[in-house]
Amino acid sequence: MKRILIVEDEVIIAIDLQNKLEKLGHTVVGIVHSSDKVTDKIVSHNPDLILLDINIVGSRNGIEMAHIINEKHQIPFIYVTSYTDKHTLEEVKKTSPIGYIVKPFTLEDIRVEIELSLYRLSRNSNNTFPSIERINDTYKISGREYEIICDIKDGLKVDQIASKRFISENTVKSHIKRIYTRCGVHNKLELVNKLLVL
Amino acid sequence: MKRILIVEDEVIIAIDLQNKLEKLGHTVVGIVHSSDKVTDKIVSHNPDLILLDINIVGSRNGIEMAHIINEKHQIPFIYVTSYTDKHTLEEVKKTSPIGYIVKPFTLEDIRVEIELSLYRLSRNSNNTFPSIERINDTYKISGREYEIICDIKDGLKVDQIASKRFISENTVKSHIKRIYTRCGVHNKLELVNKLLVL
DNA sequence: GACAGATTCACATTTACGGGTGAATGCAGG
DNA sequence: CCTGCATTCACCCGTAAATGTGAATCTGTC
Repeated sequence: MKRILIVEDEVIIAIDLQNKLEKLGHTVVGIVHSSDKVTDKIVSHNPDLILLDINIVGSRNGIEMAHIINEKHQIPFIYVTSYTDKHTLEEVKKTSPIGYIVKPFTLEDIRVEIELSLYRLSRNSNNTFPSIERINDTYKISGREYEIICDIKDGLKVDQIASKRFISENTVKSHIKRIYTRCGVHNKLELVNKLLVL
Repeated sequence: MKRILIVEDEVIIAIDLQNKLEKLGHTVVGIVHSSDKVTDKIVSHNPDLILLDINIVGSRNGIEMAHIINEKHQIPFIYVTSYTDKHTLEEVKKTSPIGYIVKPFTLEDIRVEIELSLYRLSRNSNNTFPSIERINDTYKISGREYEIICDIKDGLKVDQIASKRFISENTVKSHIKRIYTRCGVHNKLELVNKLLVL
């Protein structure tokens, strides 16, 4: 599960959050009550995720903290906050939070928002070519075929794949043919394109 | 604002949703009570967004409907549903919803989830391949050349690009050769790979 | 042990691509 | 007006890729 830092100045809510997170199997690595101590805690405890209230005491509000987190630490965060006016919501968008939980929240709210937000993050982080499992949700691909697919994605030519994998060029061609048939494509680029959006 | 289709079989919740959505300035283009009528409504009313309950009556549940929406219509959807067990949540992930609202929900829950989800969508969908401006930070690329690059990225072959752009295949080849020289690559896959990380 | 699927390899044909060379047109800016 | 650049087109060549057909191992499962 995840190591989570809570940034929340209302003690009751912070404790409630902590209880719920621990019930879900996460570890709360710290609770910060003021924006001034967020950076220290991030550096010393290196959390995987930050739950961030917008209206916190200290020299900066949550949105300003969010900008700092993005610039200096690149740790994903989810806002946990109450009513947000139109203007604030626009500011919120600019900070690219991975999620947003509206107070009051239930255990279920927390659970779903954290799971889905982190999942979205893992999918959207660029350059991630789908795993063999994800490809297998759509197409039936064997382990060896997946290796060949990765080589193709990396721009290797047939002869290069053959010598890298210590097999004949003809074998590589056979694999590629089967892969094309299964995925319904006719060349390398089509293949990579089709798999990239999985 | 948005044209929204509600897929929900509990009438009270559907009406409540409709009220809240309209209060937020959206248009509810239809309420569907059974999964069997979803496709029809999508085709006839062409919504911008679908709010989808997982436990709907009809021959398919919400998750199966989600897969169909992804395959046939590509309309973004947000689940609006109650407690979800671990297994269902995994299935939910595979359908790539843009958002998820846990019942019971408030006006604020709806407002924030719709706004942020649609914002995330607009961020993540378009910005995968670099713009011409971005490429020009590194390589010198003309407008026509960028068009060709996009066609190549989409997996089009030389003859397909030629007929799409109403120019000779030889001309396309000329463009491609110049592009390769400028970007220092030797085939389409290398090109796309090199530009993708810009 | 039969069977399905994965992996391996060969050979042949056709198509597409990458690279080289050359050239005409048209447009904008000094 | 001249120059640079973008855009257009042609032809040729060699290689790589895509497609077709066929087949031999080796695995794990029923």
